[in-house]
Amino acid sequence: MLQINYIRENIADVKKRLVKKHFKNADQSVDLIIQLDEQKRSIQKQVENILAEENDAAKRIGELMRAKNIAEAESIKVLIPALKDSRKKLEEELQKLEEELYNILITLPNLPHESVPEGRTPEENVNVYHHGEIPTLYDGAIPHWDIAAKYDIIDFELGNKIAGAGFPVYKGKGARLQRALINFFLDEAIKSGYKEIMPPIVVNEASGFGTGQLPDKEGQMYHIGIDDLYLIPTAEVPITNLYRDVIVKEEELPIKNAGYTSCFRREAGSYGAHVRGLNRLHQFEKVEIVQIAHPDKSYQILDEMIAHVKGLLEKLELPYRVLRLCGGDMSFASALTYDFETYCAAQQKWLEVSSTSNFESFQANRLKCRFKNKEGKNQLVHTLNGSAIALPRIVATLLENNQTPEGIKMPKVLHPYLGFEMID
RNA sequence: GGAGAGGUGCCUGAGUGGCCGAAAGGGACGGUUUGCUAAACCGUUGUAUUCGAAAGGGUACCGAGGGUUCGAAUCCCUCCCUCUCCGCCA
Repeated sequence: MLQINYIRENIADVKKRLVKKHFKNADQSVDLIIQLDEQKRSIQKQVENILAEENDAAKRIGELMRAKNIAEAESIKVLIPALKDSRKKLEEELQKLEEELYNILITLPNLPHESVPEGRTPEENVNVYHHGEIPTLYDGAIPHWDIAAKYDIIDFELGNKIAGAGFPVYKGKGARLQRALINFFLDEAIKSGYKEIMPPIVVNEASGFGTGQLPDKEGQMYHIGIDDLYLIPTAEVPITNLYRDVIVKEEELPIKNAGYTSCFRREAGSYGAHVRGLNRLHQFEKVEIVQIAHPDKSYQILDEMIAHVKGLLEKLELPYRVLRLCGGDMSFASALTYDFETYCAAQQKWLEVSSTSNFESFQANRLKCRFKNKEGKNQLVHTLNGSAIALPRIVATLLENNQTPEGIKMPKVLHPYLGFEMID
């Protein structure tokens, strides 16, 4: 959520940046916010003045009662109903204004960083880095869903039977590969200074709100109605919410946490070839890195997180590229996002395996996560997170790119984790 | 699932109608003392919002929301949450 103070003082800038993010009606929304905010503050002032009078009267009555001066106390008492009456009316109006203001305010997305490219669609994302060669496969190379069946390592049919589409069953070396990747990613995160967190994989509504999934993406999360809990779509939600309503010490920043969790996404509206095999699932495994940062340092930290993810992909020997997302393709809460895509050689497609973002103070404002700055004032922190990394598309790429007539070769770095070198 | 207890500031914990934004202790921070450490002593120590150049002032907040009252942390109602015991279970 954007801070009203910032909007008030930077009207033109806010409008311009909302337009860059392709937010509809940026002009009207901001104008309305400013107008509602002015009305609200004016009425609030009136209400508070009346309250001050009432408080003062009550105090005097108390003093008079103690002095047994009943008559004078009573004479003040009769003045109060009129004050109360006019206050009640103003308060109703105030409440309406506050609600209206809030309802518009939470629909505003975060403002894009100045380095965010103009653009509306994924095609307009800017390729900022690439690494590795696109492999040439032998004749008879097949997509990963066929490989999965051939070696009996991932069973989509069985998943259908016991849960539904998008919930695959990993078997044998397929399951061991999952475990190996999780451990590898966690160990690498720890080496980079992250503290490992194992959070709950369900969260309450307040947490969903804190990181921006609610109310915006209500339909994208699985909801457990009987207990009113949500299955997490990413570990970002519980791990960032650890700091909800917390005032951290400035010298503790940056706070670096990482965690592995299963992630659950309803993916309502997805269908067709995009969802074939591991390309898009309802449940998948992911290691997430999360940082709580000083506002002055957050972009430097974003770069550090980018470097961490690059390192992972390079150790896995995967060809990848890094995209800076354009204004129209960024998520609601993000100020700057880099997507990582690996090249999946049999499908001949780039697949997103990580998304790493700086949310600046957008989430922090919802979370009320602050630190006491040098002037002794509480100031919102910046929050950042990145996938490091989500497993399914990494597995898809490994299977497709490393296939040989003899079997699937595993990258060296995973050998100690796997206990084998080849899926055959 | 059954029964009970409770939600107060960074923590413990007092507070049953006005003098309570809130005792006391602890912690933290600053100072005095000290060769250093410790101890002792003194002081400071909530958030939000608004007015103000500042000093300072107003308003709200004792789980949430309503109500009674001139006045509510305190009384009443509703909801939420936590804890303990019993049962069941990993």
